[in-house]
Amino acid sequence: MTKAAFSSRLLAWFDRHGRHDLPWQHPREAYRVWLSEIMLQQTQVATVIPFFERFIARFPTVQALAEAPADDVLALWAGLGYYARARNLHKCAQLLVEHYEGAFPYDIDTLIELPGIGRSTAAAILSQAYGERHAILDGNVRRVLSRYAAIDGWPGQPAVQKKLWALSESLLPHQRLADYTQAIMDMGATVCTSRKPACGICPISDDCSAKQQGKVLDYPAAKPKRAHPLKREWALLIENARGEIFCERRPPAGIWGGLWCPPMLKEQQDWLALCEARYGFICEPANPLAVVRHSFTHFDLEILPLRLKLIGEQSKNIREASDATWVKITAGITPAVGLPAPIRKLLESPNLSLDQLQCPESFTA
DNA sequence: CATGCGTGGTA
DNA sequence: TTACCAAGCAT
Repeated sequence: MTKAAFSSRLLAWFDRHGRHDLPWQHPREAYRVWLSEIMLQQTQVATVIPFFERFIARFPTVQALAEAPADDVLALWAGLGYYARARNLHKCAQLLVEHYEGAFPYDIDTLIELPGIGRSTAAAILSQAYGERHAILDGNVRRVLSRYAAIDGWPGQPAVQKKLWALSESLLPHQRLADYTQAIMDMGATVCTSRKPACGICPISDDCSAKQQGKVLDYPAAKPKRAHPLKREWALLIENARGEIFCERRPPAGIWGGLWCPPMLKEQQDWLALCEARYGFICEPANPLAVVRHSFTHFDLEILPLRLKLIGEQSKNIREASDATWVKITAGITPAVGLPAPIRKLLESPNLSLDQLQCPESFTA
């Protein structure tokens, strides 16, 4: 198959079977494309859509986003994960307003300089928003091309990555770049899927090397396995008379950077004494909640929730600094500050039945 | 350049 | 239940 045939078959397939109703396609303008591309990094379309809709409604323009408080941005991002994306997005919006009058530079090397925008995202923005001729290499394209050309080796390896980029560049058409970029991603996402590829309806299966060898599922090569450590932390859920939970802002780097969280402690200790020493809170233990297990990409976290109630009316004297606040969860309502997904679930749990379970072990220190 | 960084779905 | 997978980038 010629290179021209590759793209024309993909485009013909896209016209009939591609996705044409994604929220960022109407209108397909740079701000919306950029926002969608950042949200879609390591994240699937179905997950992104509701976040995208809420985000666009709250921040309709680059200017609106640039002017927003960082906490508002993170609050709307909460639950989507990889929070550095939100911090970079916000920073990027401010740089665009400051240096580019709120528009996106056309030059790909300039675009890549901006925070959160790498080679693939820059190419996606330029091709989708402006029809510029740039190749992308996301997970879908990686899968399609590694099968198409039977490229061995894990795509995380630089040498493999290099081959895939070269192939992606070489297959670019000269027309309909926005549609082509969407087409190859759609084909990867809906036909050339990871576990159940539908080769029978694939527009390029005739010339797919992996298919010819009967080894479609062998490509792309799997990532080398690594150990998956288990960490355990105690979450201090300090509740005041209004049923609110004490939360602090997490440091910008590391897991859940910039989000808000109840105090998390790695060691078992005298929680009541700690509360008084660190925060000036006089507490008593309340019924504990069930242990929560949360799985990250590179480790598992076991959260041991420890409920403490403030005694009497201390709310007036309570520290209310810029890095500490009280959070009340109301079902279905986005909290004002960003909470990590498992913490939000924890605070949403119908938690107050006293006979729920026994976990006195947590209090024995 | 190898590693850190989330979460929800699926088998 | 566990394991794996899914629209990358920053450092």
